[in-house]
Amino acid sequence: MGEEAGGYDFDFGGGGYGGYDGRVTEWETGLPGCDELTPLSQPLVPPGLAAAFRIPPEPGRTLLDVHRASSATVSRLRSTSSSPSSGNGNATGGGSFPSFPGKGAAAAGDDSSNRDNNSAESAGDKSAAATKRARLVWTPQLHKRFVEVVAHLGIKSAVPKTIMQLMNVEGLTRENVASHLQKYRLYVKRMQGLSNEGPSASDHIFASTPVPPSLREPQVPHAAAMAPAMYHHHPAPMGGVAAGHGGYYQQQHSGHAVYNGYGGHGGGGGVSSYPHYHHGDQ
DNA sequence: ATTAGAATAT
DNA sequence: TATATTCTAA
Repeated sequence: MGEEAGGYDFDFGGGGYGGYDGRVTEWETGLPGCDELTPLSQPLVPPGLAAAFRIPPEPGRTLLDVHRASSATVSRLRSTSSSPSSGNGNATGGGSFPSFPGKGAAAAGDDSSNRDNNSAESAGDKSAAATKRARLVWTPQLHKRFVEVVAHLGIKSAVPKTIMQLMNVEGLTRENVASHLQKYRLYVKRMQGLSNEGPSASDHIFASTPVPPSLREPQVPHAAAMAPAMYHHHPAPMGGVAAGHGGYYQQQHSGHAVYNGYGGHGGGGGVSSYPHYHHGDQ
């Protein structure tokens, strides 16, 4: 099923990058297409109907909420059924959540990551005693995910915490994202100056994923398009996808509907990616 | 109290 | 250079 439908589709399989890793097409036959699926962020009972039956309206769920919920589920699963010694099935498909030190070489297609985690730390250990984390390495896969999220958030709301949550990569911290974001913004700015193509060689990682059009400029609205604003205003509180980017409330017909990382992608489930870390010193 | 963002440190 | 950490202001 074509996930990369429009321009930027969240390819949140996380694993889909390489192409087909362990994808069993038989499992997919007869399943609805991605664009026929209703996003999780959308209430099952339409608001009108809900009102008619006095059903308390479901609180608006943003993509963010959905992701939070799924993370919660995953971590609950992890703590409940954690069978540490036996190693977690770190399947090729990537749908695995090896606990922390899961260094099991991540396999092919999925983006893999490893962290060096010095002291053995079980998943539930909250007494993190200032153990220094290994340096995160921004792989192209990780960066791609980052860019997708930033693009979908729009410049306004693309702030570290939100980005981090949406990326939903285990072990990724807000600081990691903040630092990367700082550099990325610089990169984007530097490149608009040189409107001509030409990611310089130094920009390894940033050049690995093209900067989405929505981020390329402050997206200054056309004066012409803006002028008649006094006539109608859009009552749409959050409905539509604003010009360049914007709402993550997805309209079914408008492009991407599948946001959750679960779908039947061969790749990893929503949470299956781990950042790469770099063995450090100290 | 939190956290975004710039500045600075490694 | 890439990422982390610190600092200041929202």
